[in-house]
Amino acid sequence: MRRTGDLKLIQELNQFIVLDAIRESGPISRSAIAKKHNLSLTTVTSLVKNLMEEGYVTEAGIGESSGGRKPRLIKFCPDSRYLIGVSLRNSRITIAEMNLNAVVKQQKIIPVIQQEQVIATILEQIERFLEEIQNDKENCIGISFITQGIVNTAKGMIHYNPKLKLIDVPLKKYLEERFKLPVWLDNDTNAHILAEKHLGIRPVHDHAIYITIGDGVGAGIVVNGQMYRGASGGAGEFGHTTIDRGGIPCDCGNVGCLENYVSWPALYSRILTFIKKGRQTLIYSLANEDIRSISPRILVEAVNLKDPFAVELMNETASYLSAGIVNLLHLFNPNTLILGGEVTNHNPYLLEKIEENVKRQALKILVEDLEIRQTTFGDHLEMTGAAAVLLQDFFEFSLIAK
Amino acid sequence: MRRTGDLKLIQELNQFIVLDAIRESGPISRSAIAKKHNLSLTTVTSLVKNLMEEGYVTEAGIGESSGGRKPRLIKFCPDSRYLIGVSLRNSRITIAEMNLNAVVKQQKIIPVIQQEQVIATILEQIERFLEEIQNDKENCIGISFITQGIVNTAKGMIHYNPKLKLIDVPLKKYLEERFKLPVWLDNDTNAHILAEKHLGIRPVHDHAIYITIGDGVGAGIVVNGQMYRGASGGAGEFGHTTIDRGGIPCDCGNVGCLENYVSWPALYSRILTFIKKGRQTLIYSLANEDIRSISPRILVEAVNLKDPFAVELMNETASYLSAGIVNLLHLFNPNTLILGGEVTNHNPYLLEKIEENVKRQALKILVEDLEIRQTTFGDHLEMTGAAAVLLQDFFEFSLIAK
DNA sequence: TCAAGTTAATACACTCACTGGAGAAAGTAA
DNA sequence: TTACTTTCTCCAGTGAGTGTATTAACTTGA
Repeated sequence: MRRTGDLKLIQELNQFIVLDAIRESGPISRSAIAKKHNLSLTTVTSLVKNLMEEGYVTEAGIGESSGGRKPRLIKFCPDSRYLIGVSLRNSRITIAEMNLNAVVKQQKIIPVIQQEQVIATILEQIERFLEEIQNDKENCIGISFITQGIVNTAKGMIHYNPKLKLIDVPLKKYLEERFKLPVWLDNDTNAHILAEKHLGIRPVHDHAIYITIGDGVGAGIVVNGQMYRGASGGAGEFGHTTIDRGGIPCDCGNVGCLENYVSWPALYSRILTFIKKGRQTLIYSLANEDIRSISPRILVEAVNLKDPFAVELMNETASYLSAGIVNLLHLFNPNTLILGGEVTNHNPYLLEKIEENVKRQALKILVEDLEIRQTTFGDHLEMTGAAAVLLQDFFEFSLIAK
Repeated sequence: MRRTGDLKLIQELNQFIVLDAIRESGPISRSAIAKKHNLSLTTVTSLVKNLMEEGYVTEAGIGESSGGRKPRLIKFCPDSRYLIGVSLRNSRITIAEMNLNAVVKQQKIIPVIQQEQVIATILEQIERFLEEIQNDKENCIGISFITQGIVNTAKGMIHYNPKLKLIDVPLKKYLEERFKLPVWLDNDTNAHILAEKHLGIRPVHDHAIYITIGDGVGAGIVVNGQMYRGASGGAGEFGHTTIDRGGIPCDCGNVGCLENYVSWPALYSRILTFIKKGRQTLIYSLANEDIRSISPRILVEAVNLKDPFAVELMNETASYLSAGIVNLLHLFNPNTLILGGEVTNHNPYLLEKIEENVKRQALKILVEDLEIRQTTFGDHLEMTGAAAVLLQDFFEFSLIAK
């Protein structure tokens, strides 16, 4: 349902604009905000007063004079509230307390032992975590839950998660009822691109695609500046796009799916075949001749050491992946393409090859202004993603009534 | 630049809501609008008065009583203003005067003879058309221009049109300067999906894709309820997505592009090869044994008459096209897929085959609620599209300052 | 050193769009 | 005919933003 216009709406809209200005450009003076956004100084003063009373912003000393009275600067207070991020990935639950800048304050990682009771375990662990952090629940703006698989954000349901055998679980409802807090629920790839967009070091444009290559292959999509999830939360199933009509049949029912060529399990199986033939590769020695120890990290290390087999594997991977990426570009015409996941991290050779292929194969106008790069996040990627999902919604004005 | 909140903004927003209610649900009473949208009756009365003064709505008699005073109904006046639609397609310019419901009042089709002077011809022909229709320019809300190729809507430029050799033409500027009217510029496929969304007989959901198969293969995309054009207007280049890594090289630099398998030129060339081998097909006889007369319409006719070769050709086309469509579904997860263009029109067999293939190959959750259908528009599709581009923007409230 | 000019922030009267209540107008139902 | 509904308008009241006057604080240059 759409909101109608009234005085509350004006104030709310302007308050969002002022808070945004302080978050993005703070410390900043009242008069600078007024000039930048065409608001009267009076209005800005009054809104800043409100924001101060709620604790979101505070005075931050005196600025430099530009020929008159020195400005009193206002800054954002990221620690005035906190939020809880939860990530469910494979068989591991991560719970963290973060501030309004997505900085992790406390974190806890719990392995899931009994798969049948995942949901019960999650609820119990969050409960315990909330008790442990001993922070006033009044100051908690909500819980953000991210997980693999297909998630229906609108309905607040985990639609389909094959690994944990979750089908149509109304998790948002469960969490809201138990903890009496607002809850956000989203897919992890989506969360990652939101993190890049809102919290990344380098700015992300209005049309960005984030590709992860790990156990599976997925894509997070930002279009028109918004997250795009599709009709039932299944958008970005990049791993199941066909690049070869005559290719390998896939479990999903389709043929020649990208995932069967470039995901880690696919690469691993090819490495094994090679080793079993008795042929030489650094990958084997880096893993101490134990095939179970071969990991994406070792593969990447071998590539960086220019092991011929590893390099050849990357060439092929780049070739397959580029075909998929070119399709993406032709359909979405993004201006930023971000590569993440274990296979691509710290792997400049792969990135370079992909860029080379893509720029040759795609329509020129679509790659002219395209930037291809790796993710800027390190360790806390998961939690940063969870925070981004919540924060981008929390700090954005919307005409849709909630 | 984002708009700030003030009293004008509330009124404008509410006025849009009221006008929308009258357009969508009219004739309707003031009190029904108030109840439906949670506005006070006083506000509705006042806004309706404004709208009446501007001529957009008018009283439309007395409605049925529901136990009290009979309501005075308000209806939308589509003829209170007019707009000019222009379509540039292959070597033909179509210009039309339409009302606010996209009903064509007057139309003119002009062949373009000298390709070098396309732009000059367009400007001249619009000038002449405006004189001929003898309608007060005051009542013209703008000109909507649609064309093939890649169009940058934000910059108002035809970015790339290979057939007419247009590169980076600032057409919007040209038109605005010459006619002193607001101008909209968009790609024709985009226009078609907007027509389906806003003016179609059956409703289109918030995530829809429109595929046209004709001389080329293109896709118009609506996501989150908005038109999606991409970073530089090149989104939806569906024809240049790879479905076969080992396939036919394409002019675009890529390999195995869909367009080389299912576009009309591709089909035509296969029909010619077949006929030249001296083999029998209804297509040849329906074209009076003149290969130059073979058209998409004749092919479709042969399919409907169950000509074995034509049917086999459709089976193959469906197979290629389905692979491309499955990719689209996996990336966009739409809830409506609309097929248009000369090859698919009046061709239920092709539609059925595609639906069959797609439902088998795509992830189940992505096709569960998917509706695949043909376009609902007939003759005036081009002009309706042009009108849709303008009208959807004209009647939509936006927080972005213009 | 001090007056003139600038910039920053606040105080207050004013404007304007929405709201709610009073009341008129025009029906229905018993 | 009376009681009750529903539709619509009029009018005073509310509140958020605006412009102007005012105060505060600083820079510049004579």
